[in-house]
Amino acid sequence: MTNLKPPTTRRDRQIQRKRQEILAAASEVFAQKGYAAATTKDIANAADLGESTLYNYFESKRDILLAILEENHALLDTVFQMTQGLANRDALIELFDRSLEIFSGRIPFIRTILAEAWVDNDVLNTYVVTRLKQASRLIEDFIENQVSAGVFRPIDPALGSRLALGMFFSLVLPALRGVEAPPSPAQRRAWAESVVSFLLDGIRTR
Amino acid sequence: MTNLKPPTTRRDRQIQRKRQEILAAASEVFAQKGYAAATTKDIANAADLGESTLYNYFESKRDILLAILEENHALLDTVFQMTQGLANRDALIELFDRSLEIFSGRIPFIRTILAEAWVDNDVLNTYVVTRLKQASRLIEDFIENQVSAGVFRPIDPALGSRLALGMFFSLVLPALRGVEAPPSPAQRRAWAESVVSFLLDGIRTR
Amino acid sequence: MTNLKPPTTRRDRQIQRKRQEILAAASEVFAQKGYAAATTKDIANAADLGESTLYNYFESKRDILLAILEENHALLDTVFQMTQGLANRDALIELFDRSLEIFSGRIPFIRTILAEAWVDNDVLNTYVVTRLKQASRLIEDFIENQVSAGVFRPIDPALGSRLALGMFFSLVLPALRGVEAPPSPAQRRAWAESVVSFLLDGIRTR
Amino acid sequence: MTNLKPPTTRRDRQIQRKRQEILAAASEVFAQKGYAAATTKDIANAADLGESTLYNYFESKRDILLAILEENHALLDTVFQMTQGLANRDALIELFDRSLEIFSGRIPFIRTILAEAWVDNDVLNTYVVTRLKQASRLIEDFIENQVSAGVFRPIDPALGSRLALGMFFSLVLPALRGVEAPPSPAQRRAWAESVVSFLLDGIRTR
DNA sequence: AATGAATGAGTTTTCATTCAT
DNA sequence: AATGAATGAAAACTCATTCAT
Repeated sequence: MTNLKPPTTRRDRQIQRKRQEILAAASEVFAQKGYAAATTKDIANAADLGESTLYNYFESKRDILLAILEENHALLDTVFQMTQGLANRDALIELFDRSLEIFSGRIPFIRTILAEAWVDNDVLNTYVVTRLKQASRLIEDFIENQVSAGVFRPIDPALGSRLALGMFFSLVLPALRGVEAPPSPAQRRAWAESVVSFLLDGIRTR
Repeated sequence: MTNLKPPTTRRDRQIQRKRQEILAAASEVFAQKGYAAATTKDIANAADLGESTLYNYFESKRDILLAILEENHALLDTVFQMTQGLANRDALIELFDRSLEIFSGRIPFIRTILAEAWVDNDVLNTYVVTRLKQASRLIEDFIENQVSAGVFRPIDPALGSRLALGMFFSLVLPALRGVEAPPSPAQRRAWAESVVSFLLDGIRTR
Repeated sequence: MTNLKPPTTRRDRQIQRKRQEILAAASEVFAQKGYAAATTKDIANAADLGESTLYNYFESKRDILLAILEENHALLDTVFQMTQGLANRDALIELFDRSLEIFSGRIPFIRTILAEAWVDNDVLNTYVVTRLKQASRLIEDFIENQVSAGVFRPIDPALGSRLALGMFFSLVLPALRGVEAPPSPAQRRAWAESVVSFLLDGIRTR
Repeated sequence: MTNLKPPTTRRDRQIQRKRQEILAAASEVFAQKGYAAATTKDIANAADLGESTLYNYFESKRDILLAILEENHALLDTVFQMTQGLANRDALIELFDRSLEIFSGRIPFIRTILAEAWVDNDVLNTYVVTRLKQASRLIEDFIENQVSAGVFRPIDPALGSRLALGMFFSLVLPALRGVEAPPSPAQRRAWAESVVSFLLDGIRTR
C-alpha cells in the first residue's frame, strides 16, 4: 500500500548484477596476470566498460580484489556446513568429491585468492589459513575418532590431515593453474575413491 | 711456477659475487611482494645499492628474475642426479628427506619461482613443469616396478606420483610461504618416514 | 532530414584537433632543440598539457616525430601535383615561387624533418630523398627538353638539377634555420625571377 | 745544455695526440648519431678507451664537441688566406675546387658542426655564420668588381653570392651526409668548372 | 549511470660524471 | 694515465584515480 520497498530495490539489484559482472571479469584478469600486473584498463576491457565506470561500483582496484575474496569466502562456507559427520569411508569420498567440484567451479576466483595469499599475509590469514584450519580440524577429528576406534594406526592427526590436503591440492592445482581441464564429475568421483583408498589402505598388497 | 690463470679473473669473480648478492636481495624482495609489485627501488635498497647500479649488473628488472630462475634450475639438478635408483623403502625416505632439505635451503628463490610460474606460462613450463615431470617420472617408474613385482597393488602410476608430490608439497609449502619455520633435520627425517609409511601402508590397522 | 553522419564523429574530430595541437607544439620544440635533445616535458609544456596526457594521443615520443613527418609528407605532394608541365620560363618561376611559399609556411615542420634526416637514414630516405628525387626528375626532364630543343647548351641534366636545388635551398635555409624572416610574397617573386634569370642567362653581360 | 724544454714536452705531445684520437672518434660518433643522441659510452668505444678515461682529456661531453668545433674553425682559415684575389674565372674555379677538397677531407667534423649549428645559436653564429660571411664577402666583392668592370650584368651581389654558396653546398652535401662518396680530385675539378660556367654563362645557348 | 579526458605520483631505465685504485 | 664501479639526476613512460559532462 505504502511506498515501503523491499530492502533491495530493482536498482539495487541492477547494481549488484553489474558488480558481479565486474568481479567475474576482474577475477579472470587477476587469474591470468596476477593482481599487481593487472591494470584497471585490463579489467575494464574484460568487463566491456569504460575504465572510469569501474569507480562507480568499486572504490579502488584493491577494493575489487577484496570483493572477490569476500564473495568466495562466503561461498566456501557451504562445504563445511555440509560436512558435519565424516563418519565413514563414503563420507570421506563424498567430501573429496564435493570439494573438487566446488574448486572446479570457481577456478579464476580461487586462483586469484591463492596468488594474492602468496604475497599478502592479511589475505593469507583471513581467507586461506582460516579455511584450511577448518578443513584440517574436520579431518583431524575424523582421524582421532578412527584411531580411538582402533580402525587407524596411532598416527599424528595433524600430519595425516596435512598430507590429505596435499593430495587434494595435487589434484586441483593443475586445473586451477590452467594447464589441465577441470575434472569431469566422473573423474572427480574416481579421484575421490582412489585417494581415500590410498589414504586408508596404502598402496602395498596385503 | 706456471703463469696459468684460471678462466675467471679476480674481476670476473668480483662481478659474479656482486651479482649473487643482488640476486639474493632480489629474491627476498620478490618472495615478499611478488615480482610485479616489487620495484627496482626495493631491490636496490635490499641490496644496499643505488638503483642505477643494478643496471651495471643486469639489463633489466626482468633479467634479474630470469637470473634467479636460471640459477636455481641448475641447482635443482643435484636432486635428480642423486636419485638414480629409488629401489626400496629406504631410498624413498632418502629422496623425500633430501628434497625437503633442498627446498628448505632455497626458500626465497623457490617462493619467487612458484609465484611467477603462477602467472607466466613460459616460466611455468621452463622451470616448473619440466622439473615436476622429472620427479614424476622417477616416482612412476618406482611404482611400476613395485606393481610388477607384486609389492604394490595395481594402481595408476601417474596418479600415485601426483599424490605423492602433493604430500611432499603439503610439507614444504608452509615454510616456503613463511608461516612455518623450515623443518629441522630431525623433523625432515621424521616426515620422510611418516610419508613413506602412509604411502606404502596406509593408515588403517591391519 | 537524414540521420547520415559523416565518417568522423565529433569526438574523432576533437581528438584529431588535439593531435594537431600537440604536433604543432612538438615541431616547435623539435625545431628549436632537435628531436634527441627535446624532452617530453618540453613538448608537454609547449602544448600546455601534462606530460602523461601526451600518451593519450601518441604512443611514444618517437611516434610524435613520425606523425610530424607523415603529415608533411602528404602535404608536400601538392607541390608536385601542381607542377606537371614546367614548359617555359614562367612555369619555372612559378615553381620556384610556389615552393618557396610552401617551405615558408611549414618552417618548424621542415626544420624538424631536415634535422632528423641528418642523423637517421630511414627518415632521410623515406621523407627527403624520395622528395628530392621527384623534384630533381622534374628539373632534369625540363633540362633535357630544352637541350633537345636547342635552347640550352648540352649540359648534364643531373648536375643542372642539383645546382638548381642548391640555389633554392640557399634561399629558404636561413628562414628555416630561424636567422631570417620568411620571405614576403614580393620577396619570393623577386627571388624566383632572379634565380631563373641567373640559371638561364648567367650573370655575364652579353 | 740546461733543462730548458720546448713549450711542448713529450708528455704534452702525447696528451695532444690522445686528444686528437678522441676527437676523431667522437666526431665519427657525433656525425652518425648527432651530439644529443651520442653517449659518452659510444665515444669511449669508438676511441677504444674506458668511459672515465675521456674525462682525463676533456671536462665534459660538451667540451669534446667544442674542441671539435674549435679545431676545424682554425683549419678553415686556410681557405680564406689562400683566396685573396679571386680576380678571374680561373681563380673562381680554383676556389671552388679547393673548398670542395677541404670539405671532402673533414666530413665527420663538418657534419657534426652543421648538425649542432642547426639547433644551437651560439654554434651557428660562432662557427658557421662567421665563416659564411667571410666567404660571402669574398664572392660579393668579386661580383661588384665584375659589375663595375661591365663584365657582369648589374645584379645584387648578396643574392649572387648566396646562390653561388647554394650551388657549392648542393655538391658537398650528399657526401657530408654519407649518401655519396666524397668527390675524386677529377670530379671536383669538373664540378668547379661546370659551376663557374653555369654561373657566368648561364645554360642557354647564345 | 557512463565515460572521455587529464594527470600526479611513481616506475623502469639511461647516462654523464665522480672517485678510489 | 687508465678505468671499473657507483650513482644522482633526469628521461620516457605507466597507471590508478578524478572530474566534468
